[in-house]
Amino acid sequence: MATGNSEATKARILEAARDEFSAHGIAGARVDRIAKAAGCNKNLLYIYFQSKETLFATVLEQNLRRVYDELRFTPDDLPGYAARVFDFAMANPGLMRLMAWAGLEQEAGDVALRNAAQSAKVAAMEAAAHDADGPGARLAPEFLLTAILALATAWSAASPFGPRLSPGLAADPATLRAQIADAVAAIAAARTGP
Amino acid sequence: MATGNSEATKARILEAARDEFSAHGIAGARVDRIAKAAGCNKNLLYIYFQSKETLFATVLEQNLRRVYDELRFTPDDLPGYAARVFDFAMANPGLMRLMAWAGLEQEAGDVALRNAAQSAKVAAMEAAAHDADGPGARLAPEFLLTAILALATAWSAASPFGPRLSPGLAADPATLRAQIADAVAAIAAARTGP
DNA sequence: GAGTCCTAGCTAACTCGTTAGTTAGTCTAC
DNA sequence: GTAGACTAACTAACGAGTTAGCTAGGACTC
Repeated sequence: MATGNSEATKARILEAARDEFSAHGIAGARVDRIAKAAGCNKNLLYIYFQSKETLFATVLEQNLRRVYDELRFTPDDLPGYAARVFDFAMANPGLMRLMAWAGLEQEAGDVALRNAAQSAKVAAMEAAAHDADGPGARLAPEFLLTAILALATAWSAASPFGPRLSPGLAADPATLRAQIADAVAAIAAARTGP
Repeated sequence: MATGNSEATKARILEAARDEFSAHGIAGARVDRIAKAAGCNKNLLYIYFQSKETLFATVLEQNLRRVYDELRFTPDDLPGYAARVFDFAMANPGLMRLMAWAGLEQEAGDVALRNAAQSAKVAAMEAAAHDADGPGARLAPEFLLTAILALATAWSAASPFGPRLSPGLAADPATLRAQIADAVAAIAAARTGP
């Protein structure tokens, strides 16, 4: 056999690292705690991953990939997309925190991957919205996309607004999702200009 | 004279601490760096503020107070309010990061202050929106308020979306502010239900 | 089929720079 | 000569990263 059970150990480390980084960020995370939670020796972290930093980068990339895999973008159903993003964000609070930490603690990160995904979505939205334009243009796709993401994640664990300010709303995800979808529909139909 | 120039030193420490915490968070901040930036001895930090944690809490409270002081809430002009929040967020990237760090690193923080502000705004919105309701109710004020904040700050330095994904938009604040105002107007006018 | 070597997977214990927090004392003005 | 503002130097612990070595089992030799 090629690998023995080292792959299982790696997986356990990545899982423990995800939890630790999600809870404490890069600077606050403790390598010893990760090793203990993974039930293995600290040195293995340095054998399998080179440093705390690269371990974080690995965890982040692995989890970002999950986002892109699980969230299909539907340019012709933006409210539905927002609802799915909302569900995903509520179902994965740890992942949302991880992304927030990365945004604060890392300079740039893997801009390439994210920019490609962004451009693809913008292009798809432009293609889907070539129907008639009345007086005043629609809001720009690039703007609309960010607005959708901001709205859909405003009640996630990583947001300073939603869950902290109105815990009552966050406790009722179904109506919250409906309200987000309604709001996105309103923005998508909105026209700018006089 | 009562105080000598210790007040000036305290102010320099708070300023240096704001910058350090804003850049690195609580766990990543270094007390020695703060002292050096403030041009004073490290021990003074512990004399004037008790610990790193309470220094952070002091910095946060002082700056949150600025937010509440400088941002007048206008329930009858929500797009205008959103535009002002946007301007404030763009003008104070360090403060936005500070709030983001606080949300991630602290358990609860000063819930009382924020909850009071939130309730006051919700009540003001309800009072301002007692005109006729057509078929389908308006979106709940509590929801609308969080949505506005999420939209208005989506391009701030602390957001994982706006500035990182579409730096082009962030470079043109005037149209961005207009788009945010339009979007908020659309949501505020939106009705929910069938 | 016993002895020896080798490798993958793993661990205990260590190093050493860093860091929050402290102590003891200096200096200046009144 | 005392009190307020401040400093240099210290301490104790922590924490990332390292070293040296253990153990099980396969394989190869005779």
